Amino acid sequence: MWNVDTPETLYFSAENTRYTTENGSFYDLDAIVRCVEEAETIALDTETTGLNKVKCVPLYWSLAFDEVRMTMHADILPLFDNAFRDPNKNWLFANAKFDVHMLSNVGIHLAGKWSDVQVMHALLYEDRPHRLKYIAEHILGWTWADFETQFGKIGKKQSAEDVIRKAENEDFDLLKEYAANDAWGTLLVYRELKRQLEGSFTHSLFSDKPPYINTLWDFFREVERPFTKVLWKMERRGIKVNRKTLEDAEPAAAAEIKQVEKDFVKLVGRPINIRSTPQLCEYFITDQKLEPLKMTGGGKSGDRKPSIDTNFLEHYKDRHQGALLVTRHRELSKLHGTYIVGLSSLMDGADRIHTSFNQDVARTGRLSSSEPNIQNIPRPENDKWNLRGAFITEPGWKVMAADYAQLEMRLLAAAAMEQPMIDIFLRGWDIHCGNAALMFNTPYEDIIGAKKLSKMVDDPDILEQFEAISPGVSERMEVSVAEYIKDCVFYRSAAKNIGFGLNYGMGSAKLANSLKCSREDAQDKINVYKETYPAVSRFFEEAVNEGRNYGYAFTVMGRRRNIPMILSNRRDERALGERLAVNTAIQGSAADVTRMAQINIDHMNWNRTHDVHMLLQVHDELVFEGPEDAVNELKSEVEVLMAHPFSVNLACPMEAEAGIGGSWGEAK
DNA sequence: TGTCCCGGCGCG
DNA sequence: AAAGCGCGCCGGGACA
Repeated sequence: MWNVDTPETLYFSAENTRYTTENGSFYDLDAIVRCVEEAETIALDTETTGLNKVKCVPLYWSLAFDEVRMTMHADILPLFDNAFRDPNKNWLFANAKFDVHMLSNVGIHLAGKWSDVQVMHALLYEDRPHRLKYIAEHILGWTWADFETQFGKIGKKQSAEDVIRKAENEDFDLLKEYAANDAWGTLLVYRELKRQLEGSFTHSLFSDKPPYINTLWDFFREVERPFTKVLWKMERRGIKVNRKTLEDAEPAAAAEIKQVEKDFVKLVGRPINIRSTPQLCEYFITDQKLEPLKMTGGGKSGDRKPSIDTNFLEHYKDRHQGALLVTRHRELSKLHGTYIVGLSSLMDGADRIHTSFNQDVARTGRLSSSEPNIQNIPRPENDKWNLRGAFITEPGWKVMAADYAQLEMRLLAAAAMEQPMIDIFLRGWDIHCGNAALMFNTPYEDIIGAKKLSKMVDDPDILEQFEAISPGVSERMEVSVAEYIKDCVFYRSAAKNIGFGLNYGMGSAKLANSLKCSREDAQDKINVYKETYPAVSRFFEEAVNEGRNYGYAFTVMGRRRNIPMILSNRRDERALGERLAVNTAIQGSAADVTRMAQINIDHMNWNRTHDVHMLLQVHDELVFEGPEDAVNELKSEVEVLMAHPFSVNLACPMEAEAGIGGSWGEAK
C-alpha cells in the first residue's frame, strides 16, 4: 500500500463543470479556477498525443496544490489563463521543459517560475535515475505503474494518442487517477526535495566561491531553476539547417561508402560485412594473423575479443591495406548515418531542428544534448561535407558563435591559485607554449618559433627566420637548429598532453602512448609538470582529500558529486574516485561558468531588444542568431558577459571570443 | 519485429 | 597489472 495520503481526484472538462465527491459534496469549476489563481505552488502534468516537442498537444492535464489533486480535459485549459499569466506562481513539473512545450503548442505560456523536480533530484542524487516514478519511490516510498505498463505499449502499432483514446473508453477512472498521480507525486516530491536541498550545506574548493550560494537550495534557486527557462527558449527556437546541404551530401556519401565496401570485399576475397567487428576480428586476427593490441570488454558472455578500433587500424595502416579501407569506411559511415541521415530526419516543417538539452543527466553538472545530439557535430577538419556549415540562419541574419579560451585550464589555475600559470593567461600567451617554456626552462619565443617553423626546417634560411621570431636563439641552442625545433615541438606537445590529461588523471602509460615516448620519459615529464606547478599539485591532493573527508567533489558554485568509491578497498575503484574528485571539480566548474553566462545573457533580454537569440550550448561555446547589425553590435558584449559570469572575479581571468558568419561553420 | 547490449566513435 | 573525464548515436548480433 501507498504510505502517502492521496485525496480524491477531482475531474473537470467543458462538459463536466461540477464534480461531486464520494461523500456527496461538490466542487464547481469556476470556484476551482479561483483556487488555482490563489495558490502559489502548483504541480502540473500533461498527458499528450506523443513526445514530439513541436507537434504534440495535451489531451489531459493534471494539477496538484495544497490538498487538492485533479485531472482535467485539455478543453478547459483557457479558463486558467489568469493563473498562467501570473508571474508570482511557482509551477512544479517532472521534466518541465516537455510540459511547457506541450502547453506552448496550444498557445499557453507560463509566466511564473518553473521548478523541475528531476533537476532537484539530480542535485542531491546525481547517480540515481531521475524519472518521476523512480524519484517518488526513492523519496516517498510511493510509486505507481508507469504509463505503458498501465495503458499499453506506444510504438508503431499505436501512438500515444491511440493509447489514451483507448483508455478513455475502457477505463477512464484509471486514466484520471494516473494523470493525477503524476501531479500529486510531483508536488509531494517537491516538498521533500526542497527540504533536503535546504539542509544540504555546500562547499567549494575555490576560495572565491560566489557568496550567495550556501546550500544546494540556493544553487537550485539561483542557477538551475532560471536555467531551465533559458534552455526551454533555446529548444523552442531551434536552429535552421540547410536542407540542400544534407540532400546533396547523402547520395555522395552513400556512393563512397559502397565503393569502399566493394574494394574491401575484393581484397578479402569473400563476402564480409565491413561494419561487423566480429567479422573484422576473424579476418584480421584469425586469417591475416595480425597481433591484437588490446582486448574488448567481453560483455555479458565474457568472451573478450581482440579490439579492431582506431588504434589497431592506425597501427597496421602501413602494413595492411584492409586497415585503411576500414578506417575510411568508419569515417564515412559515421558522417552518413549519424549526421547526414540522422539530422535530416529531425528537421521540422521550417527546416529547424529542436534538440533536447538535458539538465539532469551528466554527473558533473554539464548539459547533455539529444535528438539530435548537437554537441558532437564533427569539426570541419574531420568532415568533408562541412556539416557545421549546414547550420544556417535567415537571409540578412548572421550566426554568432562565442567560445571560451581554455576554460578548464583557467579554472584549474584559479582553483589552485597557481600564480605562474595565471601569469601566462594574463600575458595572453598560448597556454601550452607557456607551460612548455616553464617546464623545460626554455624561452617562450623559442617554443612559439619552433611551432611556427616546424614544417619548414629544411628551408635554407631557417635560422634567420627563427632569429626573427626569437632573437638570440642561435646562441642558446646547443644542438642543430633542426634538432632544437624538434625538441621544442616535443616540449609543447608534452605540455599540452599533460595539461589536458592530468585533469582526467591520466597515467604515464597513456601519456607515453600519445607522446610516442617511453613510459619512463612520460613519467619524468609528469614529474616536471608537478614540480613546475606546485600549487596545482597541491590542488589535486586537496581535491582528493576533500573527496575522502566529505564523500563529495565540489564545483566552484557548490554543486556536488557523490564519490563513495574514493574510500573503496579496491585499488582500481579508489583510483577512479580520486580521478573523479579532480576532474569533477574542474569540468563541473566549467559547466557552472557557462551556465551563469547563459543566465546572465538571457537576463539581458536581447530576444526582445535586438531579436538576437541564444540557440546552442556546446560546453564551452554558445551559438546565437540575429539580424546582422544587431549581432555585430552585441559581439563584444557577449564576450564580456561570458568572461564575467559571477559577481566576484576568480583568481584567473576568463576569456571568450565571438565570431560571426552565415553559418555555425563560418562563425568560428 | 522489437529490445537490449556492445564496440566503436563523434564532440568538449 | 594498470589507471583518461563527461556525454549520445549508430550498426551488428543475440535473443524473444
